[in-house]
Amino acid sequence: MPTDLPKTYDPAAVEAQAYQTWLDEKCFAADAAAPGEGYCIVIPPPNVTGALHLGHAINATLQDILIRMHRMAGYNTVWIPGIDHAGIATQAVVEKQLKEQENKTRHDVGREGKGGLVERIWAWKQQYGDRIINQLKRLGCSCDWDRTRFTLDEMCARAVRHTFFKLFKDGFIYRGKRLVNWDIFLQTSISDDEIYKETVKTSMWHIAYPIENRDGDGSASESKTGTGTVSPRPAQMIVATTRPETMLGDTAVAVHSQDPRWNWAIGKHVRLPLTGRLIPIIADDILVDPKFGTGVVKVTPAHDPNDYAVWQRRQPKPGQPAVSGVEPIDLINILTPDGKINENGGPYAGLKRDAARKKIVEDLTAQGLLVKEEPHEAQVGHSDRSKTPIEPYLSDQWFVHMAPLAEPALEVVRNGTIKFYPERHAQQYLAWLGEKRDWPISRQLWWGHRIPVWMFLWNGPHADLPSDSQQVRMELPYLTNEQNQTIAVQVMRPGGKGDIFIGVCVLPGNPEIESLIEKNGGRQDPDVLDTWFSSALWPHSTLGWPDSTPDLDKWYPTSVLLTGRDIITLWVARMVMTGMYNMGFAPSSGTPGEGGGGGTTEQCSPHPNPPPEYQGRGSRQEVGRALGIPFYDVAINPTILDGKGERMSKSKGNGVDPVDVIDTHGADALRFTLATMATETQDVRMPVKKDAQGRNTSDKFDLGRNFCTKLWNASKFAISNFESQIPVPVDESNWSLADHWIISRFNRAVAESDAALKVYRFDVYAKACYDFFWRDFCDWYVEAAKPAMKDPKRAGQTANVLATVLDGSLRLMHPIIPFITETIWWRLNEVRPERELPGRLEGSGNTPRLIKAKWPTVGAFCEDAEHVFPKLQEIIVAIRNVRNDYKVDVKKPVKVSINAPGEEATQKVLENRELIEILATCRLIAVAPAVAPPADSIRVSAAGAELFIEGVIDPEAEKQRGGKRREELTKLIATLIARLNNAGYIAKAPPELVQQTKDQLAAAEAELQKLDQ
RNA sequence: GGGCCAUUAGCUCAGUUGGCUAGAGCGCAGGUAUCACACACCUGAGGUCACAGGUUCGAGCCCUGUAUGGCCCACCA
Repeated sequence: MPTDLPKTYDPAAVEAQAYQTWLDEKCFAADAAAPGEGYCIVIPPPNVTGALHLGHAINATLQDILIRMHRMAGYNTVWIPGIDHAGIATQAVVEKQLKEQENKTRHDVGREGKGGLVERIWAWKQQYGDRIINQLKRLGCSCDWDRTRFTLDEMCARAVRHTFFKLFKDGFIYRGKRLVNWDIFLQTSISDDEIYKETVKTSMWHIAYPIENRDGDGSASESKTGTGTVSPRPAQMIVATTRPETMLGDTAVAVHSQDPRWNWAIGKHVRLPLTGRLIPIIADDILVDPKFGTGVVKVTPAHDPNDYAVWQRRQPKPGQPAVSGVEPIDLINILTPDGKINENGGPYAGLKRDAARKKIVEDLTAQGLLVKEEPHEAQVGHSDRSKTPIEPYLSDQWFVHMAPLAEPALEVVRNGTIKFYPERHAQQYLAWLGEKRDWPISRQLWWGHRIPVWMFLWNGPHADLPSDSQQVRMELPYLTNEQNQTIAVQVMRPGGKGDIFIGVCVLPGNPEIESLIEKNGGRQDPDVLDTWFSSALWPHSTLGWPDSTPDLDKWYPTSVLLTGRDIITLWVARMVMTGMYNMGFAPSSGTPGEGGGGGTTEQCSPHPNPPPEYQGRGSRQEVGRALGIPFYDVAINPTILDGKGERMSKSKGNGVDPVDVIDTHGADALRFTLATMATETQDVRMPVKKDAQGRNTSDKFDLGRNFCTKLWNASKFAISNFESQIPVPVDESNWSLADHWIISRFNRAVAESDAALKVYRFDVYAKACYDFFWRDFCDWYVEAAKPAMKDPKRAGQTANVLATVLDGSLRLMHPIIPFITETIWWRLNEVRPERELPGRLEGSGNTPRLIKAKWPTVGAFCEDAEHVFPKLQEIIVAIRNVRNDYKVDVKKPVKVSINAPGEEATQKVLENRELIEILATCRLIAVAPAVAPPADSIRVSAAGAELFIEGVIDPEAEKQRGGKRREELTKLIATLIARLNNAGYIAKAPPELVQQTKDQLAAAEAELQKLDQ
């Protein structure tokens, strides 16, 4: 393999070669048995819906930085990649494609089998899954690809079924009728998080509901106001609605109990127009705001979340008689799953909801019951998947009971066992989880983990209903005792009324039991699980759970989770819950579900006996391990927005494919730039432009590209110096000031990077690399080294320092720009294998691959060099400054005399005379503690010294220059005097600060005085 | 309505427990084909730190309020 560096940096060539080498040599492969403390990250699995964009790229880049850094630092490191099957999202795109390309629905092609929808989605998965993996590879991700998981693969499926079984057996899963968000296009329920609001122009219809028996035997005979005047009782109640068709499902009208206009009517009835049903007038002080509108609200429990809550409030508590005044109300579903009015809608049955609305408004108008219609803008929830309006819909769904699972997950964040970076994001986690709302986990989809429960309709009399699981088992006499150990059973009464089912959950790996059950009339639930159910298990399922594997033992809990803030609740919180549930925490007092218990005693968890209290003694690691948390740290990466501040998305067309950026700028440039943007501020603005080839990219990445080019050129230069050079033993006593300085600066950069990475400040790390390498190393050290390398007496030591600092820089920067550093490393190894400065810059050496080299340690600082060198920089800049101001020809040296403050300073200047002369293009004529100003010279101050520069006379420029400086000094002196005149400052500020101010004042006054001479 | 965040140079952003004349990149102005690099080098201009109060010897930073923008949650029938 040729290692010499071509003149121009070509990212594409460099990247392809380096990545192939890492793959060929299995540099990413991890082994749990290898030595070193475990360090593990599981990737947030991208949705297989489509291709990755820059949001994924920043997330992956930051993970790779951590992975590579820890791998170099000697940890036994693994990064587990994978992809999410993304249930509803993926099914939706494939169904859409099916519709567009073949004009078919999923019902036309069927679920399973050849040409079925599931097969088609797998084909999609193959295509996009591969594309995603390739994108990650182009980014340079050092994932252990042999461990790539898919949330729907066998390994994940097994974990899903075990978890479901465990939850089912523990009574944490139940089936119930719930009002869900129904997507009538996809015919599935979707979660709240998959809904977006859209403003829709519609109307507010005011409808009259005639009151029955208005003056009849109600409890209140008259409606009285505070003044005792009698209001006439109206004959009808006016309700306002944006959805008149739902009145077909009204089962009450509600008023406020303290509303004098209406409280007399409580207990009476209204005659529902069109259908003629009699429905009660009820009091509900939660639903009704008496100050709003007419004070009357129609109640449609089956089609409105608030109304459903009313229905729930009026349900009798089990075992308790109904309370007077809060009698239960009816629940009438008026919709079919595809959004048409059902048989409960009488004459409107069969109409689509919009048609029904139109017809109902017409009929109401005809009957004179439509009081008014006014324009209205409503926020209507739409399905993020099908982009159609969602319908609140009553259906049978599976739920996870959250309270017992959420509590421990809250506690580990409260007590700091799990830490968020930045910390404030923990609040969102705590707030959401604190609500402990039950988690609806069933989806009426075909793409996903099928719910592993087989259902039997209970045909016997209710009185004979088995009261415990033992008796339920009697209903399955065909199962042996042994087989009985692999099932769990529940009696289910969804909605409290109607049919009763017996549900049997079977542990995975028992197909013979499944078929036995099916032969005996059991039917597997057709629904699949919410996609987050499988992602929730990601950290332990990918490591082999439910088996007790070496991987789990080595790498669980994982070290850190890096993700975007939008899924803190959906994903992070659920991983913590299921992780603790499966890996450590045993809920002691969960609320058992109906018919819970029984089943198997199989132990899923390799940590069977966690301490009962979370505030365990011991290290965070010990506690975390015992509790089974999935990770210790959660680092939130910023969201990437486009130039207008809008979120990137495919549908908006403002998304950027990282591969496009890699093609225009290079992967290292992309990574470096993204890292600099990973600040603690929430969002990153990324102006997007389209280049000539139609690629979406951004000038922002010039930053990273320029840096890489700089690194390439500087390395090429340094290495070219070693090609014909014979190394000499390191001899620190012959180092120059610049040598000491650059090594010390390097060590500072390492220390800064370590500290930054520990708290996930990738921007600080990137900046430390940038400032050190470009500003210190290239701008100053390399320039200082040039003359030294030409001097045979000094070349040897200079080469030692130059080579070793380059070596250290490559190691320091490898995690952020891996391709280019690796490539340069190979050449450096070849040309200059010996690189080590004992005590100053260690751990160097010619490890064949940089990816496996040692992460730099912080060597000794040189305070003296770090103090003196900047003063020389100041002097050089001051001279350059004058040269520029006076427009001196760039090649023409100027004569400079330096009046240095004291013998030591004089000495330092003389020692570094060459540095000053070359970098400032000048000749030092005289350097002493009291140099007389040469005639016709310009006087400037720098680093406490006075410089006299000859041969640049330009009276006009000089006048301007002096005037400007005088102004600055006068202003500064005024500030300093004011500060020193402040008695409080003298009394209370630290003495060294006061002294500093005095020194500063003296210096400024002295300079001003000389300027005036 | 509740909560979180932001507001610093023309633009995009840093600024750590309050303490030197508030920084970077891009852009801008002037200069430079110098043998690593014009994707570069040298120099410079540019800021009332959103606004109003307060605490303090001292505030970009802490407190209170206001304005503007963004996000999350709950949402009026």
